[in-house]
Amino acid sequence: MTDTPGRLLTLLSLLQTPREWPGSELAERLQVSPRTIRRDIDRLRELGYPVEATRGPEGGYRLTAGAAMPPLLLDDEEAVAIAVGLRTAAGHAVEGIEEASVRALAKLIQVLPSRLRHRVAALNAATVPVLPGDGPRIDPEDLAVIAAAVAARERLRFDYRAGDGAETRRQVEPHRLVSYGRRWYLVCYDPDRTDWRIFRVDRLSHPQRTGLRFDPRELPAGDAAAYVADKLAGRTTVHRAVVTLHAPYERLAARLGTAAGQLEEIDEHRCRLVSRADSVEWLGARLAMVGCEFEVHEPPELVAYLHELAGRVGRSVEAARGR
Amino acid sequence: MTDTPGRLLTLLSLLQTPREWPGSELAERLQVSPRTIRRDIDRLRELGYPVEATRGPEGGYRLTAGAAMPPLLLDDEEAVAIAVGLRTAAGHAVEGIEEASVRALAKLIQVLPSRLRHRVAALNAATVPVLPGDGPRIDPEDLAVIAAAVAARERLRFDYRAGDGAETRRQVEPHRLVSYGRRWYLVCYDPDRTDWRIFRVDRLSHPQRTGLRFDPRELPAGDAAAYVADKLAGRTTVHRAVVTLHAPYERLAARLGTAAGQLEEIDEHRCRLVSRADSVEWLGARLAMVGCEFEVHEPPELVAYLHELAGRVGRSVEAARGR
DNA sequence: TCGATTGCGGCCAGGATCCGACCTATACGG
DNA sequence: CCGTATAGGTCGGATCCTGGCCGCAATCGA
Repeated sequence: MTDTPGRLLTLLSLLQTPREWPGSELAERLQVSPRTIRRDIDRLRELGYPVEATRGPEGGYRLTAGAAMPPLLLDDEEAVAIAVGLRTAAGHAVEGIEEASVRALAKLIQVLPSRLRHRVAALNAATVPVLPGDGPRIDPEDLAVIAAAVAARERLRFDYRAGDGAETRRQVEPHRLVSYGRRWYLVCYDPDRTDWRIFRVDRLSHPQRTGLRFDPRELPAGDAAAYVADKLAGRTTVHRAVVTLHAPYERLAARLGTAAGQLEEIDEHRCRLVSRADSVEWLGARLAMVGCEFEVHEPPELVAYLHELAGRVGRSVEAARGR
Repeated sequence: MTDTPGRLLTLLSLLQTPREWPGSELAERLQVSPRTIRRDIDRLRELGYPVEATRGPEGGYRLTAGAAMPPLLLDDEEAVAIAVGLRTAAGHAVEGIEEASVRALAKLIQVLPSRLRHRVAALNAATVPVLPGDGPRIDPEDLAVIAAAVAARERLRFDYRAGDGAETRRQVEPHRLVSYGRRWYLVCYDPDRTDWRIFRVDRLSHPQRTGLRFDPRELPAGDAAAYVADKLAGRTTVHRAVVTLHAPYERLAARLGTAAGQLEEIDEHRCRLVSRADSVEWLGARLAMVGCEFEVHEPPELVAYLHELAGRVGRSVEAARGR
């Protein structure tokens, strides 16, 4: 069996392990002569993979960071870990990379062996929703299907539940998937209505690729993200919370991160936080988690929610405290 | 330039795109004849990558799910998304895959171009801690460094802050990284003390690979995870919460997931939940998030914490409610 | 300072392999 | 029914790959 390309792939995967491989060990492992290993290393370098070598005893080869990403060779467990990690990130765990997460997830799912797919699904079922009151959940798997259809330029079929509750079945030309204000939107051209439409992904179910290719038309507005922002301006309710937190600035900055909102120092014991989100539950949970005394100034909905939360939590311990 | 193995790698990356590639297009792109493309596809199939083909017009090749993971070819943004996703997962977002996440992260970081590394760091700084009171945070990057040292069989140097506050500088032979009870532990042999030691990763700072290789010795206890569990038995305080939740079983099951603990139905309006965690803050936050009325029976620490929480949240809205 | 170990690259010869060209079969859509 | 796509066979010639040999350079430890 003299399978050169296969050997190169194996070599690449071995070198990806964070350790050094002496040429002799690689030769034995791949059942070829050390000379061939040297030649293979040369080949990899010519292909642009930065293989570094240290000479002398205890020396060896390893793959280092270069200009471009080498192909990642993963074992089963690592692939599952990445899939699960992406599924959480594709929600709104980290702002700014939602779209890339979904693309990567689509790529991964396409080639993920089915036995691993089951493990991913099982692990995901066991995952705790991080925040309450987050509105209808979307399945990251659905997002991946949509992203794949966008990339493949295939028509997409799905059921849509409009704002007034009417259910319709649609078949559209998906153009782009946009994450905006903690929600996902699909920008697409609807051939039945002969016009561009924006669908909320959380109101869409059973997306299916049809296999029907289409020639992508040009979006009138140029950029899809701007298009969504423009169309939705004023239609989404955003809650703006203004809070005084009784804790030093450094502690809060470390605690909240930069995504929480604008944090300003009032004096050495207090800070003012302005935070925006689309649900008061989310705002409330964040505040309750900070762990210091605080005062809420706005909005009234948040005050009402926190009042209710305090009552609920207070009642939960009354019996145990013997009152 | 007739570089067969390189062409195969390129082909693999092209086929990973979620779209179909007609043989003629591939031939033109790779500067070979269509016949060679067919042969290459054959080769890939022999290597175990399931290339599927649809015949007829609009047909083409694409890579589907098979028995093994093919090498993943990622663009910059996708690589960053995966790194960020893994960093969160390597915390304790999902139980059961922490170790695999760290391994995958170590592998990724090793080959991640430096310009992307900066983006990952920047995004991570903006990440919001998901849960409060989680004790000292661990930098997933540190975990990756440790995992790399374990895989490379290199000695590891770090500063350690013992339970009594004493700071020491250590150099050890890292053996394995174990995740146990929502904490990370490093099992290693300490040559200075000539004995096996377990270090808590959250108390360890500035881990550095030394480049000094060592021959791994055999752990007396066989399995590292069992060793940690054995040594730590009784030393970690585990809080066991018993709670009655006033909501139907189905709603709670969907809300809590399976990892929350044992959930039993009392009647159609109430359930009993037994949940374990190492911090009452964590338990308390989870309960407050459920969004229904509940009663806490045990433990007293949790009752005290929730009482404090209710007071804090209640006080935060007093001014706003004009009382 | 010296020796051992490891990577680096050139050379050569034999043999396996790859490529392109040509052909036919088959499946799918219009 | 035709055009286009994949699928696969065969063949000859060019190419490339492998393994063995060599001397050289770098590095580490004794």
